[in-house]
Formats: sequence, C-alpha cells, structure tokens
Amino acid sequence: MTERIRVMLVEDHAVVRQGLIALLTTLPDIEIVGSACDGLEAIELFSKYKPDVTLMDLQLPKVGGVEAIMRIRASYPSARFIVLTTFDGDEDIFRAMQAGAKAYLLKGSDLEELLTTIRTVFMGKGRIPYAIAEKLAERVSGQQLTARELGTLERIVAGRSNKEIAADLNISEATVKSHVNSLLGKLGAEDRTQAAIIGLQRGFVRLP
Amino acid sequence: MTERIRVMLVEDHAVVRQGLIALLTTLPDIEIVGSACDGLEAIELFSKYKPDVTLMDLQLPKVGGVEAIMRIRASYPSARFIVLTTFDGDEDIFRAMQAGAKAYLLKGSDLEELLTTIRTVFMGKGRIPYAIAEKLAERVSGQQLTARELGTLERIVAGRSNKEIAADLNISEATVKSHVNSLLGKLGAEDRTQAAIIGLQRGFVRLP
DNA sequence: TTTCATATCCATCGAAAGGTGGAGGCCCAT
DNA sequence: ATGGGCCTCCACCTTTCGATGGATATGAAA
Repeated sequence: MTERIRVMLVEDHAVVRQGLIALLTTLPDIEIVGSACDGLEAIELFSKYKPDVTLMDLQLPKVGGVEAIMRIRASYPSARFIVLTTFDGDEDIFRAMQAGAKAYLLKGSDLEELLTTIRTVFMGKGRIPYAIAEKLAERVSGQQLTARELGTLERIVAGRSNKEIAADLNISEATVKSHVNSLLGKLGAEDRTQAAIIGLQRGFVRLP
Repeated sequence: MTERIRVMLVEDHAVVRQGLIALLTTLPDIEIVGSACDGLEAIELFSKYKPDVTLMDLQLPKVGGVEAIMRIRASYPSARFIVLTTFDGDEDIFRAMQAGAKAYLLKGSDLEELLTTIRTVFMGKGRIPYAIAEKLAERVSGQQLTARELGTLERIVAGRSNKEIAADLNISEATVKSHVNSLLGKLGAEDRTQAAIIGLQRGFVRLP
C-alpha cells in the first residue's frame, strides 16, 4: 500500500469538523494529521504537522482563512490548500485564489468530489468547480473596487452617513459623494442601500 | 442493550451531512435511519421512517426548516426536532421554537453536547444553549414587527424605494413612510440602510 | 512623455428620505 | 363600549442623497 495522504482540517464549527474527521477517517488512503478551529491554530499546527493537503474553511475566528493561507505560504510556499466554502459571496474565493489556494470546494459537494479533489491537489494539480470558475470569470471581467471605494462601502454597510464617513476618513463630504457615486456605478446600484446589499451578496463586505 | 435512538438528519450541505452521518454512526446508542437534503424530502422521509429525533438545519432549499417542522408536526404532533443552526440571526430560531422544535444546537457545539441533546430530546425534554436562550429572552422582550413592517423591511432589503414599495403593496407612499418610520424606531435604525443591516443581523430578513 | 486611474475637492440642483403631528377606520380584548 | 394596536392616509418641513459637470494633483503604466 502506498503512503497515505496527510490531511489537516481547519473548520470552526465543531460538529462539522468532527463530522468531517469521522468521514475522512473511514477512507483508506487519507490520514487526518490534525485539525484547527481558527486561523491562528491552523498556522501553529501547520508547522507542526506539515500536512500534504490542508482543507480550510474561509470564515474563521481570530485569523481568517485567507490570511492564514497567506501566512502559512509565506513560510511554506509549497503548501497545498483546498478551500471549503459555503459560497455566500465570491470575493473571498477570489482572495483565497490570490493567496495561493489550489482548489475550491463547496460544502454542498458530495464525498466523491471531496475525495477526488484531495487526491488531485495532492498530486499537485488544481481543481475548481464549474459554478465557482464561472463566478471568478465574472469577477475578473467585472469592475474591481478601489481602496477608497471599498472603505466607503464598508462604512455604508456599517450604516454611516456620508458626513460620518467623511469625518471617519478625514476627507470632505464631497469626496465621499464621489466615491459613493463610483460605487453605485460599479455595483450597478441605484442607492446606498442597494449598494450595501450587493456588496454583501458579492462578498465585498460582511455584516458588521 | 436498550433500543437505539432512531435519528433522521436534514442538512443541505452534502459534506456536512455525510460527515455527521459518519460521526453519529460510530455511536452505539444512535441509529441514523435516514437523511434529507431539503425540506420536501424531509417531509417525505419522516412519514416513511418515523424517527425518534430529527436533526434539522434551518436554511434549506425548496421548503425551509421552519416550514418543514410545521408541516411534519401537523401530521405527527409528537415529532421531536433538534434545530442545528449556525446562528446568524435569532428570528428563525424564534420561529422554529413556535413551530415546535424541542432543542437548539449551534454547529459550533462539540460532539458531547450533540449527544447529550439527542438523548435529552429523545427522553422528551427540551434543551436550549445559554447563548440562544439569552437571545430568545431578548427577542421576547424586544419589539416585534407587524406584517406590514416586515413586508416593508423585506422590500427595503431588496433595494426598493418608498415609491416602489408603495406601488408593490398598493398603498400610498405616505403609508410606506409610516411603516418605514415605525421600522426605524423598532429596529433602532437611523435610516433605511441601517434598518436593512439590522434586519439581516437579527434574522428578520435574508439577503435576496 | 503622455496618458490613465485614483483621489481629492467644488457648486448646484432636484429627488428622496426622514421627522412631526395629526386623523379615520378596523378589529380585538378588556 | 372603550381602549389600544394596526393600517391607512394627509400636510409640512428639513436633511440627506444622488446626479451632473467640472477642477487639480499624483503616481503608475504605456
């Protein structure tokens, strides 16, 4: 029998984590070498166990999944990650790809797909489900937000008025209006409420 | 050995579902008699298997968890449900309780708590984690939204203007403003964008 | 170097939103 | 039947927002 694939699991929901461990443990060619419930623990355990493949949720307490991937890859550039996501928005997935994740898996995938992906990534290849690839293509072709626009959007979602945003960013209200206008254009929104909703849907921002 | 507890699992994310099945299958006094990935299937399978306890996620395609509970309990009033939730908002949990769920469990709970809950519910008692009970108490003491206010909030979250909402509900814009004003007061919001955010946070509405 | 995107700011305008105070009808419960 | 909550609508007013059409500066890219 060949060497088993050494897998680490990073997932904050305990029952889901334990369920996945139970599931993967039943498989002959996979070995769970460790599991973490947040980004910080993931970084610690990675250097301890050096897993072949890391299954990583993106929404994690303390240190988010994307940042954890970046920080681990800073020390171990060959680390291989599979992002396990519920796919609420695409922005995180885009960032995870930039951070160097090799594959993406929806939590709605079945066991077979999970297995195929682990084995594929272990062999050094990547894998992206069609639904996600589609969204990524859309994302690349679509407009990106500038730093100011994103900051403005975040504050809109936090429920701030233009005046408050201006005070917060130390710029004039007129400038904020500029950014808001660009935002509305790029997001295809008619007003700030729509912009907030679309920003949440696309994953540019999260609920505060 | 005593009779095993017959459990049905309703969860839309396949990997989570299969993980939980794998996890629960390892336990001596629990038997998974079926699993469903949406509310409709849950209703079908319930009458087929008559499980002792049903573990139910609330966010399901086709027929939501709350409605599934209600429809099943219409035929089987003694059916026992444990709601398994990620706890994004409290409104669903409130509705699930009204629908007759016996216990609530956060996906962040560990295996031991899951087990305790299954056994407790099987014996006919209820169980609600402290964090959830706290929110429920808050909810009961807090204001409730009227039908019109909720309808208005939903449309605000859908990005509609007062004029559009008025046309949609076949009432005057003045009336919509009335409802919006009540909403802002009850939610403690300063404007519609804050109302949308708070409505999403508290689970009164979902992203469209 | 020239061009482009970004970021900053201005003035002005109309439209939308929100605040206030009221009023009438309805149904339910005390 | 008297009150209270809900839904409906009105008028008036202020503030905010968004649209438009600019201007200037900077730094990166072509």
